[in-house]
Amino acid sequence: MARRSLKLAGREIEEPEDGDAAAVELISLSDIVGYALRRAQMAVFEDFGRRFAALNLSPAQYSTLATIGDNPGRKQSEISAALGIQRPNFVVLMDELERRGLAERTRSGDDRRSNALALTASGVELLKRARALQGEQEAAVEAILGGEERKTLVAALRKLAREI
Amino acid sequence: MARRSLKLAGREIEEPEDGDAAAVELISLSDIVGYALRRAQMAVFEDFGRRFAALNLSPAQYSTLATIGDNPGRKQSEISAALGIQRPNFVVLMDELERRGLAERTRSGDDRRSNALALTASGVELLKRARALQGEQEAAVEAILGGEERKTLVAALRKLAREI
DNA sequence: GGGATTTAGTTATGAATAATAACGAATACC
DNA sequence: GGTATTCGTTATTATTCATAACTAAATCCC
Repeated sequence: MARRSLKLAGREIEEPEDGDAAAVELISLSDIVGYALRRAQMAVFEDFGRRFAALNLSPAQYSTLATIGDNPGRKQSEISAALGIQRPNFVVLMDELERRGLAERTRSGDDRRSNALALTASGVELLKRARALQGEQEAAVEAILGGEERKTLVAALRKLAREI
Repeated sequence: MARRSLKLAGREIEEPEDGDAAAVELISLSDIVGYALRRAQMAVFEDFGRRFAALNLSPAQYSTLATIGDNPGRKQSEISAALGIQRPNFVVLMDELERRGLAERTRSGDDRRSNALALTASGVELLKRARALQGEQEAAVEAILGGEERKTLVAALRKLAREI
């Protein structure tokens, strides 16, 4: 049977048949780095959400705990800047970590404007468990891409973030 | 001079010296795909924002115009599903594109619940200019990574988004 | 044929994330 | 010593994303 034609926006176009129904094509987007980045990030963060549901940690909270763990005693503004989080938003993030007893702010001795950040004992312990979960996600990625290409991917992403 | 020690969260740690000030280390995050993805996506979207400022198009608006252009006459829900955008959110996105005269909804003949989407003439024209800008961003990425690795990156991202 | 179910688009609303302005306290500058 | 700057904070707004519920139309199915 003939395709039905449809007048849209002043132009005649072919109306898609039923057989096409499942196949909306993203041809213009399929080769675009920005779009592929967004879809991949959404998928990986959803996976993160499932894995970390038991620990009740968001990606931002995990990255904060890990960075404080790597750099104990650093100023709040140094940690937030390293993570690319705006200072006002980092305040509420720290409020929550402190409320949960995972991290602490201490008024710094040599500059009493600033807070030195550190993990509490239970923060250290939670971070350990979180690192294990994170390792599982990394292993899952490696199972999909292979170890070599996973490394290549991370390197490319870092270069892109740095240089664009 | 000796390092000053600082008592934080019940443990003695070395207080970072001034020389360390610029060097908060993200060692725990530096090899994590999810974190690298996020930073790269932020950077690429910021670059997108600068390039598309004159056209006043967000990434979501651009991807919508491009997908309607590739699939004229398709149902609103088909386009939104293909883009991974929730239906309620897609409604306001389309409201704005329609308000600006770039796209149109037409009540479909064979199913009068659904909207068939199409670009207007000025939508087609704007999309053409947008594609040119997008091409420039892609060229910028290629200048950083090289053509081969850009292709590899997109392929890895798509695979990851699909399989994780 | 007609009532129950499902689907498409919409509205309203809420949660989460991110960006900006402005303030007090402490420090640095000169 | 007075001005300017920095750190953390509050308040506020914008943006993005997710959920529930409604209407109109189509489908199911007996």
